[in-house]
Amino acid sequence: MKYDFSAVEAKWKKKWIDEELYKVSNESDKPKFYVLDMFPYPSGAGLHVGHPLGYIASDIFSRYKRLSGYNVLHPMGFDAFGLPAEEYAIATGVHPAKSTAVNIERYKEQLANIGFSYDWSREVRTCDPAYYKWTQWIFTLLFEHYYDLDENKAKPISDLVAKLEAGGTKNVEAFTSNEQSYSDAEWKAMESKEQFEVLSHYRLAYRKVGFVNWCPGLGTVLANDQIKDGFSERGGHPVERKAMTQWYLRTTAYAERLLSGLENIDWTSSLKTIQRNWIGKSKGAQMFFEIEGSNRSLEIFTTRPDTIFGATYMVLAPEHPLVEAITTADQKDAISDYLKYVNTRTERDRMSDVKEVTGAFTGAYAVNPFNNKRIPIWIGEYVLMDYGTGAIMAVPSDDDRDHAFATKFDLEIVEVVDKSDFPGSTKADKTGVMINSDFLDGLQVPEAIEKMCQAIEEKGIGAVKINYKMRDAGFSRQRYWGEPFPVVYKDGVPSVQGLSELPVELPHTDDFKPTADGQSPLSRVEDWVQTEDGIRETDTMPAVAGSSWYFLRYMDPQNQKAFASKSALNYWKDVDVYVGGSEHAVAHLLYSRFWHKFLNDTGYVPTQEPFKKLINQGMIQGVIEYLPLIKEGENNVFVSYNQDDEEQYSAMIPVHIDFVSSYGNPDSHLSFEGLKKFVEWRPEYKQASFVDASGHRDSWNNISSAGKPLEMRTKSEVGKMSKRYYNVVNPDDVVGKYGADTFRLYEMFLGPIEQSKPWDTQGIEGVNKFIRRFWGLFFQNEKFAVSEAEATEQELKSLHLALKKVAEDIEKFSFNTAISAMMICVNELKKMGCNKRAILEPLTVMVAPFAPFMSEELWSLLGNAFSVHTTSFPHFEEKYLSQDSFEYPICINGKKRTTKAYPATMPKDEIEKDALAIEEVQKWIEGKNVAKIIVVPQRMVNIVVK
RNA sequence: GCCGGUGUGGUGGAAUUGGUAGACACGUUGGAUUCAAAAUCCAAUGUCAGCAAUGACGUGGGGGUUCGAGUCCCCCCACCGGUACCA
Repeated sequence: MKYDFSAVEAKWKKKWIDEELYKVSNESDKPKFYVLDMFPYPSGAGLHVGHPLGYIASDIFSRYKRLSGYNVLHPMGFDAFGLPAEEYAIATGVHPAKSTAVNIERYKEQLANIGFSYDWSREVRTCDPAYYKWTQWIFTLLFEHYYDLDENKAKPISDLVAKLEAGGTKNVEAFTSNEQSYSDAEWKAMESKEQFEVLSHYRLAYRKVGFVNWCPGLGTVLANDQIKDGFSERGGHPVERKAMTQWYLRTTAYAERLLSGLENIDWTSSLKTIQRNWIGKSKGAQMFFEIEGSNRSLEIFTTRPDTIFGATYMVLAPEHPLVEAITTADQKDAISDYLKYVNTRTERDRMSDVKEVTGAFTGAYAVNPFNNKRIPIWIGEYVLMDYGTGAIMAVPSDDDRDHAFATKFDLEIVEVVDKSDFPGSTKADKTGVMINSDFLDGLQVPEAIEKMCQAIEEKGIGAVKINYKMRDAGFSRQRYWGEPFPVVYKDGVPSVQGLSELPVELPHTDDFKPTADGQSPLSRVEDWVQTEDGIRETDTMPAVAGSSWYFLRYMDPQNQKAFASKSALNYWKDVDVYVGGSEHAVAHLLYSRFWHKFLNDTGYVPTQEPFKKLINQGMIQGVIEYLPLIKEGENNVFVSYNQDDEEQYSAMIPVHIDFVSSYGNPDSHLSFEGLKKFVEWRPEYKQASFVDASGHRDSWNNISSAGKPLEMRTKSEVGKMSKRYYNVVNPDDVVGKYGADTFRLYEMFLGPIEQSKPWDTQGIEGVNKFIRRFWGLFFQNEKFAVSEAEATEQELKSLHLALKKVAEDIEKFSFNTAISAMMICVNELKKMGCNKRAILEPLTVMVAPFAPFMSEELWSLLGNAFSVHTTSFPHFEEKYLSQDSFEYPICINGKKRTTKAYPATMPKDEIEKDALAIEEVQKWIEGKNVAKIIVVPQRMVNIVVK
């Protein structure tokens, strides 16, 4: 009997829902296990075949864990706030709430078709007021806390106020951007507004003016990772720098803990490296240089204090506050010209030509504290205001950028490190021997750094300091479709709203266009903005807000009194396995860790890290097919693709992959039929001419009326699967053609889960055949026929070999090899003609995580109670695997020449003796000395001859 | 530039972590079944030489360690990803 997948899938899909098969309880005697997928943004394009890759892997894993006796939490939800829905709204007038809801329904339908075991009763949507109530609440919590350096954790701001009242800033060891100190009396004498300003320097959520990535095209501020080469990732609009007052989260307070926490979690080393680089810890010296003829001093940060005797000039960032004060009269014009130039430069310009060296001399001099030499002070774009102190001592002999600058402006270069003992080392390497450096001469660089740091501290001109690249996270967006801030301003002073006033619901409006001055569209909703207590904040939170804690809400999604109950949090604790793409390596994964550590500090979550183990699935890419176009004045001429002619093409027009024959292959082309579809799809090309592969040229009118067979070659490229390339493959289509189980198996069989690869269906027949063969084991002459006879040793060995391998491989997330083991087993059983229950029943459970529909059907045909997914994964037993003999490869000098079977228990020396006697071996060792014989039990025999 | 990763048949990919390279699939070729096709089944399939037995070569390239290297070490090349004036 043929496996009728559509009937079987429809039947069980319904039954699973009716019986709430995948519903998970927070109360269980079983140990907990939490398997999480990165929740998707529900885009209008729907799911393509790339999205489910990770979901299938985590689903197999969850099902396996369930069968292995765990209470498994495996939820799904939607990251539903964000820019695309808002842009869509601006373009079409459809409200984001509406389009988002429609998209989510579509996603859920597509997901259901693939047979995932999500507990949908726990679904979360970040745009749901019942959800973002708690996003807002956590924000208020951040606002009400500061970071205490004595206890190394977040503490209530009221504690800080008490300390200030008791002893002023002397009393306070806190992470802060506050540079002033106050006595308790001074503190008490301040106006409340002034006090508020002071506290802002401590709060973990605070407002400050900052340069932000402003995108006029989208009317919003963008995060660094939403920008590519100076243009917005969405829409490709230019991005510039703009000063705005915004909300920030003081993530820098947690820099060290975010760094050290990486050591205790099971993530890939590449991902940890990305986060480490992002945090960017560097150790160095912070030191002060006196400025000649001024009572102000210049503060710099350097990781190479040892090279101070080679510091022949200083550079300030153009925005540095000292620039105006120290510029001399003669240099005023030069400096103001340069500043004008800098102001015309957008972020994009700065990024695109980093090779170009620019700068100007202030006319001022600093003094080297160790030899009292005068050091000219310059300003230059290459020094950034927001890293370190915005000022450097430049050592052209030992830094490439300084060297380029010195060369261009003809500044002095003094060699201070002799690298002759370290050939091939670069300027950046901390190697060499100090020269021309007074008391450091003759020291190796690392020793010199050490000694100089001491000297700096002894002299009282600076201190050893740790610097981080990481900045506080900008937390405001000037757009509509996001969480409103629970903030009201009175006389310009913000205060947060209490839990009883939450959620602050996003008001309805149909006018979500950006405003000209950059304010959020919410500012137009006047009766919402005005409240009895003051004016509301009209910015909204960024998408990372809702995604920073969603995994906690799954634990207790309906709770109205807390984001999750204590008992739920203590039971589920953290995510055991998190599966998702590496595109979230920084933003989402870093902010989640930050929120989690904060919630741990404040006693709301029991763990330090949210995600114990992380699996990065690769991307399934698309194949993009292009047809070359040559413009002849107004006329369009399409030509058959030829790599050698590439330079002559005016444009490459993406062609819908459905029209292309053998797409993704070197011989991809449009046949006459394909070309017909192409022209019907893009009627503007009806007037075009076509030159086919043989060089024959004709107009479309002639070609179509003659119905001539022709071949237009297309260019295949691997790239994103995207609407814009007309190469999106919908999982529904694949599921419709082959069934969900085949689709699941196929995506897993494609290769290692973490690898990226283009989608192609070449191999899908193979796994489909496996499904049909598996099914076929249970049938004879079109009838379900399973024997109750006892299994043979051979059959048991085959089964248990597979059980062992499949269990091991699932634990390793190596699903392609698990499937191969299942295939081998089924092929063997088929050969043996095995249809015994004793074998097929455990086999059915084994494939259940991979092929949930077919296994459920077979399970019920076997006469078992619902459901196969609630039974136990069969244990393999070693006793069935034992071998009484092993086929040894016999090698001469490491090359296999023959093989021979020996009993597994045969001692080494007997094998040696016997192996030498083999005729085939004799042939090779004849006339030579046998120097050595190596026998590795159950592995191989190697005979060394000379 | 720096950091991370990858490189194995015509293709996707295996390889017990130093021990029979190419499992499992796809594709291709030949055969069986069929009126025919689909489906199914059987066989062959790394390259070169040879009718064959067989032999040589073979995991991006070059060197090394080892009885033995896809796996470890050194140098180089190519591709992919991240990041970038970070002092």
